[in-house]
Amino acid sequence: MEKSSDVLTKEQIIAATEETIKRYGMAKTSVTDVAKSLGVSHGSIYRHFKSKTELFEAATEQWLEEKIIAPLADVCRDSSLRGVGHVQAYIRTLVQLKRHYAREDEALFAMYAKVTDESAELISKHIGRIIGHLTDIMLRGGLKSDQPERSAGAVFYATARFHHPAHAYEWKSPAIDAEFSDVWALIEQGLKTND
Amino acid sequence: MEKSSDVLTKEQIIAATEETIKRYGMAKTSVTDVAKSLGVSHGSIYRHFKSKTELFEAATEQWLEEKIIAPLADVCRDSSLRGVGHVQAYIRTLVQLKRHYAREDEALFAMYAKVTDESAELISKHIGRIIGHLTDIMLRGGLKSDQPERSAGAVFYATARFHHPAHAYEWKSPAIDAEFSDVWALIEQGLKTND
DNA sequence: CAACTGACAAAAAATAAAATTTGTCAGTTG
DNA sequence: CAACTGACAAATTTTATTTTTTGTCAGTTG
Repeated sequence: MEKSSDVLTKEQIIAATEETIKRYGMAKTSVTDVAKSLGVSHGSIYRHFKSKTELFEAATEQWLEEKIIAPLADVCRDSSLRGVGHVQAYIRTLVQLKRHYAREDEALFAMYAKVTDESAELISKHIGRIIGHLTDIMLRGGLKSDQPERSAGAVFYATARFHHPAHAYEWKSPAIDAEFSDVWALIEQGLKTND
Repeated sequence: MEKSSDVLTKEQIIAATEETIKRYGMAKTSVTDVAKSLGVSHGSIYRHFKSKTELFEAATEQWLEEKIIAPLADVCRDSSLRGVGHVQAYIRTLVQLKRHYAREDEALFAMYAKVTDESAELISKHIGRIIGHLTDIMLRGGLKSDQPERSAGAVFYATARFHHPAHAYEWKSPAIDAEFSDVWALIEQGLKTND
C-alpha cells in the first residue's frame, strides 16, 4: 500500500495496520512494517498514536465497532422483533458473528482476542455497549422491568462460552449448536417467567 | 522427599511431582527434578509412565478426583437436598472449589489448567463425570425428565464463566458473586418451569 | 510552521551456541 | 528376573549475542 495523499491520517494508518496483520500475522507485525507499507517513516506513526499498544487498540476498537457492534445495533433497532425473541435474535447474531470471524478472518480475530485480553478498559467498554443493547431490548419488550441491566448481564454471561474468544477452539465442535440451543432453552424459560 | 520404601510406586511419583510443581512451578518442573526429589534416576520414572505428558496427566487426574470430584460427589449424594436447590448447591460448590484452588494453590491449579487445555480426552472425561452427577440430581429431583442429560449440560455450560479456568482472572472481580447470582436466577427459573 | 524524517538510546525480539531434558535401552544389581 | 541404573542421541530449553523494534526528538522540508 502506497501513500495515497500527502496527509497521513489515523484511518490510513489503521487500514495499513489491518493489512499488515492479515499478511504477517499478529505476532510478526511491527510499527516499522506498517510504516513501510505506507511508505513513511515509523516516526510519523508516532505523531498519530502514542504507542504501538495505542495503535493496536485503536485498530481493535474500529474492528469491533464495524464488525460486531454495527450489525448488533441493527438487530437491536429491528422493530419487527420483540421481547424474548428479540433477545434471542441478538444473542444468536453475536454468537454467529464471533464464530464467523474466528473462522474467516483468523488474523484480525487474533488481534481482537489479544488486545481485549490485555486491555480491561477496552473489553469493559465493549461489554458495556452490548449490555446496553440488551437492556434496551428488554425494556422495549417489557421484560424484567425490575433490574433490566442485571438480567441483560446475566444473559450475556450465561452465553459466554459461545462468544468469549477464550472458548473459540470449542466452537469447532459439531455439538456446539445443540449445546447453545440447550443453554438458550434454559435462559428463555428464565426470561419468560419474570416478564 | 527421600525414597521411603524400596519399590517405587506410581503414587509416590505423583506425590513427588505435585511437591516439585509446588516448589518450582509448572513451567520449571522436569522429570529429572521429580526423580531427584525421589532419589532415583529419571529412567525409573519411565518404567511407570510412558512420557512426561502421561505423568502430568496422571497427576492432574488424581488432583481432579481428590480436590474436585470427591467433594462434588458428596454434594451429589446429599439426601437432604432435592430438585433445583440440589442443582444450585452442586454448581455453587463447583464454582467455589475452582475459585478456592485458583487462589490457594496456584501451582497445582496451573497444572490442571495447562494439562486439561492440552488434553481433550481428559477434560471431556472430567466434564462427563460432572454432567453425570447433575443428571443424577435432576432425575432424583424429578426435574426435566424428558432430556435430563441435555439440561445438565446446559446448566454446566451456562455457568462456564464461573468455573472454566480460562476465566480465572475474572474471578478476582468484586462483582463476580453478584454476576453469578444473576446468572443463577435466570437458570433457576428455567429449571423450575420445566419440572 | 505543520508534517514528516532520520538518527539515536533503550527495550524487545531473533538468532546462535551451550546446557539441560526427554526418552531409550543394554547392562547391573539384589 | 524384576526393578532400577546410567550412558546415550535427539529434542528442547536456557543463556549469551546480535539484530530489530520502539519511542523520542532535533532537524529538515514543502
